[in-house]
Amino acid sequence: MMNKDITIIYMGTPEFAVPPLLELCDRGYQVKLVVTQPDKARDRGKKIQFPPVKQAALQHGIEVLQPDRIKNNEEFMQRIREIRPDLIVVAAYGKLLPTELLEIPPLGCINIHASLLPKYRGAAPIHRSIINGEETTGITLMYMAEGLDTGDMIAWRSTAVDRKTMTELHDELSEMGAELLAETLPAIITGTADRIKQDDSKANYAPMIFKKDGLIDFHKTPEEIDQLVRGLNSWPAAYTMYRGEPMKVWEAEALSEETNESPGTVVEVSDKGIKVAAGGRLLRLTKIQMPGKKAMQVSEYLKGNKIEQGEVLG
RNA sequence: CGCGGGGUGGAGCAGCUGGUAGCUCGUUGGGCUCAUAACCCAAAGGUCCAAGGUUCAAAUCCUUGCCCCGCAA
Repeated sequence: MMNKDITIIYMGTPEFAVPPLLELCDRGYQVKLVVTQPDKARDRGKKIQFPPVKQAALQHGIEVLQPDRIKNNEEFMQRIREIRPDLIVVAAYGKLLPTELLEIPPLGCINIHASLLPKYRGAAPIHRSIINGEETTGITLMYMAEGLDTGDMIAWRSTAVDRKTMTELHDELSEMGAELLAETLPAIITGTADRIKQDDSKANYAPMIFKKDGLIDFHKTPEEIDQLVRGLNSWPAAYTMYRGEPMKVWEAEALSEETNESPGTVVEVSDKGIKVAAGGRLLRLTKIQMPGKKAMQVSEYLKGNKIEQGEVLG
C-alpha cells in the first residue's frame, strides 16, 4: 500500500504539533483534515490568532476544523466519518477525545507524547521533566485509549535533558516526534507495530503549568531553582519580585558556596551576575528581565541600573 | 478599539516643568605597572524611531504612524 492511499486526520494545536504534520505531508500521506483548537483573541492588542497547526495546514491547503467541543458534537463526528480516515494522528490537541471518535479509524488513533510513558502523562511533560530534574526524557508513540495518555505504547525514543531549556527540549522533541512517527507508521499501517501496555504503577502526571508556578522560592536549593528557570523558559518564565516589580529570571547557575544570609538576599553583584542566597547556598542570576524591558545579561543591565548588595528578592 | 512601560552615540540608562545632549560600560590612542579584565589621561562616535504641528527656540509640548516589551486573556 502506498502512502498516498492512506487517509489521515491530524489533530494538534501548538507549535509542537507542527513538525509531525509537515512530516506526514512530506511523506505523501493523505492528510485530508486537520482538527485544531478554535482561534483565540490573545496577546497584546487582543488580536485573533490562529493556532500554529492551523497556519501550517492552511499553507498546505488542508481543510481545517476547529470545533469548540467534540463530545456530543454530531455535526463534527459526521464530518469525520465522511472522510473515512484510515488513521487519526494526535499531537498536543488540547482536549480528551471521546471513545466514539477513537473507534472510527480502522488503523486506530495514535498519539505523540513528549515524555517516556508512563511517566509524565498529561499537559506539561516537557516543563515538568526539567523542573523535576529528570536526567532523560523522550517521545512516546501510543495507541490512544480512554484515559489521559494511558494507551498502549508503540515506540519511543529518549534524549538527555542535560542543561537544556524548555524551548530547546521542546524543539528537539518535536522533531524527534515527527521522525519517530514517520519511521513507525509503516508498521502501524501493516498492523505489525508493537503494542506494549503501560505499567500504571509507575505512572505519574504532569499537570498544566500556570503563571504562578514560575514564582521562585528561595528556600529551595540552587539546583531546584535552576531547573525551574530552565523548565519555564519561554513561558511563563521563572520570576521573583524586586523593588515591587516582577523580575523574570532567564538564566541562572547553581553555585556550591554556602551562605548564612536569609533566602532571597543579594550577596554579591558583579558583571558575572547576581549572587542570591537560596537554600543555604548561592544561586547566580545571569540573565534577567524587568517589566517593559528586554531580557538581558546582568552585565548589561548593570550598565544603566543599580542592584545593591543586601537587597532582598522574592 | 483590553491595560501599561519604552524607542537618546556599539550596549544599558539619565535628561523630557522647552534654549543646540549627559552618565556607566565598550571602542581607539597614550600613560602607569613585573603585569592586569586594575588605574590615570585623551579621543572618536548621536538625523535624540518617523512624519506633521505649536514656538523666537523641542530629545523635551500636541497629533498621527511604525517598532520593542510587561500585564491581562
